[in-house]
Amino acid sequence: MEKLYTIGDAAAELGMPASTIRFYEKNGLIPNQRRTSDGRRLFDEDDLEWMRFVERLKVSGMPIKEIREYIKLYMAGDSTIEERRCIVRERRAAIDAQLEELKLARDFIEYKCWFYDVAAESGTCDTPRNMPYDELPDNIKRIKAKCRINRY
Amino acid sequence: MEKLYTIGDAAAELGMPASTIRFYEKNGLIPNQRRTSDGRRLFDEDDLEWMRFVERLKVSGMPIKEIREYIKLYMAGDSTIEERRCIVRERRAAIDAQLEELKLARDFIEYKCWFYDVAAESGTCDTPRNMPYDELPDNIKRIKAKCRINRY
DNA sequence: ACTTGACTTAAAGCATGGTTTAAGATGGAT
DNA sequence: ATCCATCTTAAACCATGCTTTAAGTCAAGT
Repeated sequence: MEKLYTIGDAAAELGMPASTIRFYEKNGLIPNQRRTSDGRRLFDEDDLEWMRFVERLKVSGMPIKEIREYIKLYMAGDSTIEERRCIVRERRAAIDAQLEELKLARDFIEYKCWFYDVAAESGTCDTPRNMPYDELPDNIKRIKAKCRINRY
Repeated sequence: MEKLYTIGDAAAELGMPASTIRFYEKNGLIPNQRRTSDGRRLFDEDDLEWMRFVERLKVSGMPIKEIREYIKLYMAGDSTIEERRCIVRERRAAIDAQLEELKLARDFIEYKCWFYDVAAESGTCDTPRNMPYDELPDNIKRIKAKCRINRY
């Protein structure tokens, strides 16, 4: 009753090329991979869920090496719970740091968007560049202070 | 009166190795780089501000090639305002997409943190795995629904 | 029987973003 | 005077994360 996927199906399902899935398996990112009798890979729903998890870890900036390490711990069973707990907590902290950095970058770019809106309207970058502080929109005041933007 | 920095000072100020700054300059990421008479690089506050801007662009995922392209437009003057406006808007959209992705990853990891907290306390992953839906904490309910988490 | 398409492998290739090396110039301190 | 730190360059090197290639297997359809 369990639905099974070939590598092509899985690739379509996950939105990644089949070559990437092979690469992941070769690098130990997929535990207990099943095969047909003639050697073709088979994926079930749990495998797909696992790979979505791996994608999250990658988005969080975790290198493949460490993901493999995590998987080894996972396969070793309940004796490695503490280690895995430690890893996911570190990952959470890493994501939080990334989020902070990205929000700052967003503010910076938001300022640039404003800058070029004003520049486009007046035809020159001098207009936003020389605009007196108290004529700035509130969000731009805030950003300029926070991001140490002076000249540009 | 203007404070000037050697490459070493600039590197310390920006928190990156001098080799990276050289690499950036070689790749056209620093406009109008000054030199001493004997060929050493000199940086002023504006240069540092510019490089902080470049760092933001990099954090936002912008490849070096495109940053260089932007700088060329910048150096071409006011006639390229529209193009630059377009670029920063695209960058803002890219950051927003990244933020969404990262928040989703954070939720996922948050679930794992909860999972291993419970597993650690009871000594086995079966406890969080088999916990009935209505015994889950509210934030975990929400995450499990949003992230399509089933087995793990 | 034969073609087609989807799969298999190992190995090589590639894009990105730096980092390191080697050889040399310069300037200030002892 | 010479030593040391700091700078210069071009070129080689490296790590990461895939992607492509080449050669082959297999099952199903015509």
